[in-house]
Amino acid sequence: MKHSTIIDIAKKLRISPSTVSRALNDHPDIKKETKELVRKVAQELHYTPNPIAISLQSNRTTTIGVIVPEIKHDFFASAISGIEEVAYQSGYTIILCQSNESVDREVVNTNVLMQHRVAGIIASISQNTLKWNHFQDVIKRKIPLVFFDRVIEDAAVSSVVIDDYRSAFDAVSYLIGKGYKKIAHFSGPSKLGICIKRRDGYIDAMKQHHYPIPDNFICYGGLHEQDGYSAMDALIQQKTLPDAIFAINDPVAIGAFQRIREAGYRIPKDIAIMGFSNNKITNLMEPPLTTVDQPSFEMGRSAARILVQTIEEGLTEPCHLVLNTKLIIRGST
Amino acid sequence: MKHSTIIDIAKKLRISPSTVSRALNDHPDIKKETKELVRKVAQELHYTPNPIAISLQSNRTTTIGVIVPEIKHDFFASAISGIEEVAYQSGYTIILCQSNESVDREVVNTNVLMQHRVAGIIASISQNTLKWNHFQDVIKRKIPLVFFDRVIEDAAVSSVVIDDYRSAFDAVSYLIGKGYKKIAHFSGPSKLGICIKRRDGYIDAMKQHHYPIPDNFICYGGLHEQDGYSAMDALIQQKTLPDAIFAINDPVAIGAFQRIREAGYRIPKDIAIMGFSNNKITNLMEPPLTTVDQPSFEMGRSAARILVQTIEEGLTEPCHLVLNTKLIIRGST
DNA sequence: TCTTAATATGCAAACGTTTGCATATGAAAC
DNA sequence: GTTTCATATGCAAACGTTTGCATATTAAGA
Repeated sequence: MKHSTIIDIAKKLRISPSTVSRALNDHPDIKKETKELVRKVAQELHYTPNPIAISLQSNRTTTIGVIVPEIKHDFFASAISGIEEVAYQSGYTIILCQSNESVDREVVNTNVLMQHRVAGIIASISQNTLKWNHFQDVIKRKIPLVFFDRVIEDAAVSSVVIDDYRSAFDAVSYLIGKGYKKIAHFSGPSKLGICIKRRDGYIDAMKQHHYPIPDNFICYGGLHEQDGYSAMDALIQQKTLPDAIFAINDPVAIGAFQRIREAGYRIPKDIAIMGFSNNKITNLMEPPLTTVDQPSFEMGRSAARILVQTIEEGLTEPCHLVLNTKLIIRGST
Repeated sequence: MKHSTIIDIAKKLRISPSTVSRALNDHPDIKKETKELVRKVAQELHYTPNPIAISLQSNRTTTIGVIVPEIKHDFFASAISGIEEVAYQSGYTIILCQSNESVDREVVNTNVLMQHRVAGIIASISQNTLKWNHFQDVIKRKIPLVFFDRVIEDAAVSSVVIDDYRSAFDAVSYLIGKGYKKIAHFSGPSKLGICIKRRDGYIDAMKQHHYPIPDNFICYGGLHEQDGYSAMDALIQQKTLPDAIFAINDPVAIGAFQRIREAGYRIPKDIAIMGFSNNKITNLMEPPLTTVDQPSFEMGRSAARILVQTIEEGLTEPCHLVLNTKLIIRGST
């Protein structure tokens, strides 16, 4: 069962491949009857165009490259799902890569995608991405690029993000409004843009109310459960207990949550805790976790939409989209 | 910044493209010095081979197609991650599709993947896949295929699964050993293989102990939280309370869990509950959910390994891999 | 010195499309 | 009966590789 080609159709009809090609593409030069004939035979032979040949000839593909730090992460899984959704509807196909939070791998990924002549790339950078020559190569090659969530600020590239600063500011303000005063912040990698912004939001909210922030109340670390766990552990060791914790994301909040539990403190009575992202899981904890809802699926869809538009209509100006977050108040605060 | 080609190198060195091609592929006919020269210039020009041209010429790609029902689902996200891992290491690229549990979309997906001349396909079927002509097309085309988790039993195709029957049997036996007698089972779609097997494991474990299974103790439904919720709701309405529930998977267990809570029953005292898959979330519930650990990441890796092997070494016999599950006993039972 | 063989390279076709240009056909205009 | 134009089709090159075969060069054998 070989794939049949335009040439097979041509032979069968004793016409030339170019006529077949034009007929299938509904070229005005071709007579109606010929078109119908060609279409009929194409059906009979189960002809489907070979996208590879088309790509070679046209030097473009209908493939979108996607790079995320970690596929398993709830947020990214959901965003990818959104990307796939739009890609599917628009006739694109997605090639998925994960950087595993490694810049080196991210570099390989961008190269692979460029080699594959993807029509565009959607990316969320690794937490270790400080240099970004690899993305500059992408830009130089004029391959449409859209960042989402974790973006490179200095690059003139379309992006889909949330307002990390404001979301954090609002979240912390809510805590303050609830009466908490000694609020600690478990941040992530100190160089990662979203972490910097959320931290600044936290700081400014505290400052606005003239609440002091002791040195050890801002803890930098990773983005996983274990990081929250050990940050909390350190605070407990130091015996400087906050009355609330604002964590960079849900996993970190969950790690802290567990350590708090282990130490026998009550949530939220002794220590309140707040996450970020609204991972599915947070609603099922006991008490359920207060968090900030981040529209992951929608971010994926928007990023894909912007990319497709850039590819097809050649948008020249980068487009920046900021989606709304929503404070989800639950039992943990 | 155009990509440079083999011809650019040829021109620069005033030799023929074929020589360049052979030099880069380390063909024995080519003199050592020539090879070195070619490699040097290739470096200078940042040459990378165009995979599209290679594909067209060789009629094969280094792309693996992946079809899953839902990317967001914890289990699949993790499996995809495993697939990506192996693919990356083996120099393959993955095209990701989701069927959204729709057969029609699954058909489109397989067609798209075949058109793209993928080197092989890894799939987990949708819950509505009863006919499978689309996969037969794949087989006819001699495109290597590996199913994982949700497989088509009758197809002579490699697969990576767990022993659903035994896992369920053991799980229910454990419940029985704990003293539970009126155990209900929340199953999934009644035609889905994994559901049938888990159900049969449940039935046989009950039978072994001569425990009756009232009609309404096996509830068929979907695979999501809401399905568990409504199944539990129905039982509560009927006032025929089981003393334990064995759910087809974690989300269903979680749904039931919530309904139980809402009804004011205590877990596990009034009703015990057990899930399946060991989603990350289950460990954080209160009480944490007893479940069956399913090695999702490893299943992805194994599936990818088998596929790559089939592609590269042309395995002819389908290979069936059954990975071990592990009962994770926690507070909910 | 001439043949033979080994070594290194080039030529050209092939993969499946698209597309600019040439051309064949027929009809309308003069 | 030419010329002119529109219509419909075909030819061939191009996209970037790979590869069978031909060929040029050199070395070895007689």
